[in-house]
Amino acid sequence: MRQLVSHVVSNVVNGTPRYRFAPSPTGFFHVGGARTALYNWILALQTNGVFVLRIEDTDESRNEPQWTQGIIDALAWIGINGNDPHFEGPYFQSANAAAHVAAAHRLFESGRAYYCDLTSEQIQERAKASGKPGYDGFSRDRNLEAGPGRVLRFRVPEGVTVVHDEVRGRVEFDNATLEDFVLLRGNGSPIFNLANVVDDLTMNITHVVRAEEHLPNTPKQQMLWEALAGRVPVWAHVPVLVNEQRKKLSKRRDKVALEQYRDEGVLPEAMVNYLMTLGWAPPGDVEIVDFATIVREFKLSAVNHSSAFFDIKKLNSFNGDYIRKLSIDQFVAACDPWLTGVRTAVAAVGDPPSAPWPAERFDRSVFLRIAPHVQTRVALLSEVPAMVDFLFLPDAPIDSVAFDKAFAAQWAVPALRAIRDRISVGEWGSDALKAVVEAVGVEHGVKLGKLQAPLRVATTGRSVGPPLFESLEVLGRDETLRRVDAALTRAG
RNA sequence: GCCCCCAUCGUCUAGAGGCCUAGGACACCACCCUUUCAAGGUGGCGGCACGGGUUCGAAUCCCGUUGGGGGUGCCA
Repeated sequence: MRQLVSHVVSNVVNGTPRYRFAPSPTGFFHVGGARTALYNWILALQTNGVFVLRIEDTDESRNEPQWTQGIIDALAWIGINGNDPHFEGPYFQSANAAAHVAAAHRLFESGRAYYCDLTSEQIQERAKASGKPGYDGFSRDRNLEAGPGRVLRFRVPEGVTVVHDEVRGRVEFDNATLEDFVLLRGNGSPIFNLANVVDDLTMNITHVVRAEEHLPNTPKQQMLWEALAGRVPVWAHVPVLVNEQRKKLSKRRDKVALEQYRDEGVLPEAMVNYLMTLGWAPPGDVEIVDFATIVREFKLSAVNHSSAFFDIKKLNSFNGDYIRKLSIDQFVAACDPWLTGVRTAVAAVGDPPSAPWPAERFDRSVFLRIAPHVQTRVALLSEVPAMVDFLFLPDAPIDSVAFDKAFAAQWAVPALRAIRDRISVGEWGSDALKAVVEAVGVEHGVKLGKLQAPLRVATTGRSVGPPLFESLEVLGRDETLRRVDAALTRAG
């Protein structure tokens, strides 16, 4: 269901739309935050506007400075680069504290706000006694001056506050349901709603595009905009991302860290593309589209109204598609951190991925030969090492279950022995190897598909992997024979 | 409790009153291809939450119900 927004009040100052992304540095960078950032970034690119990054670091109890760098790195990873001319910031909310307080004082001077000396406990008691929840405006007309322990509250006027939202249309709030909210704490420090609005004003923000969870804050903020600046921004509240229980994605409960997906080998292009299909779809029957197409086609008014499940399976599928679209050189380069244990991408927060083999045994030219066969077999770059480890480990770790199964048949040992004898001489190459195994198969009455199993487990340790003969060609004759002999011994 | 938002296959979505016998993608199943596993190809399964209106005609507009979610802090 889509409601068309009847009209959009132009709020653009000096012709340049200014968007903003305002995360708080309280943990790893959230995929939901990434999507919100992307929306703002794309809109800024579309309109030749500005994307302002503001770190909302005023909750001292939860902030950790290291998360700020994490945010910047994560944004860079998804293509929101601090060096881009459309990017502005980062600004720190804490640096603007004086302005927040000054604005609050102006509100007090003009009579739009008043002080109150009630404690939280007293407010609760009054609410309980009256049967109405929340603050009842007890100090509205008591004309209290500022003082220790006294909070400054906004005097919410009578009437209704109408929010015009770019994705939702018109949303109406009865001011009677909005209590006189706090602007300044008892210790004089500003509260989020105030700081947020003052910062947006200071930074000349024209468009506030953020997650839906902020919609209930919006009437309060809009009143503040009106009281402080006489204008309101263009609002847009995009649906939240949820888990399979349909609950808002949470850092505690769900796998939401962008860094984690990056470390598993999700390509940033795939992540960006996938994130953008949550709540929106490119025109036509395709969803794998390049960023230029997204920038060209994205429209806030086309964003869905309902929350979207962040489906890792589909993300992986997108990633597989993106991996397969890479040229072989790009693929090899992308694999590098997982192969060498050396991080080459944007600064890491966690440990770099480590390869399962000793660094000195890794040979990029060997990997390059097998790479085309692994490229179609992985959805995540982190799956690559396990697929080629037999080439770089001194001995392939044998999967016993697979081994026993492969050698269970009567023909297994004699057939493998026959193969061993014939491949110890002659041409060494995948075609020749295949011809030998096929010939042995005919002699033993075993199809190639079955016959390759003992050979595969003997040489790679597993029953599945890249095409066998190509793998052996890369492994080399000496090593192949050595492993086959070891397996023959083991099989008794 | 109160306020707000939302409702198309299991999931993400297309859908702006007739193009809808509801389209695509992921997942799942089958088949084809095939040296395992993938990839690729073909096909299949599967949905307009419910009830009332409005209309010649409703997935689409209105109302209600139900269900989900978010918010309700001297957190952001």
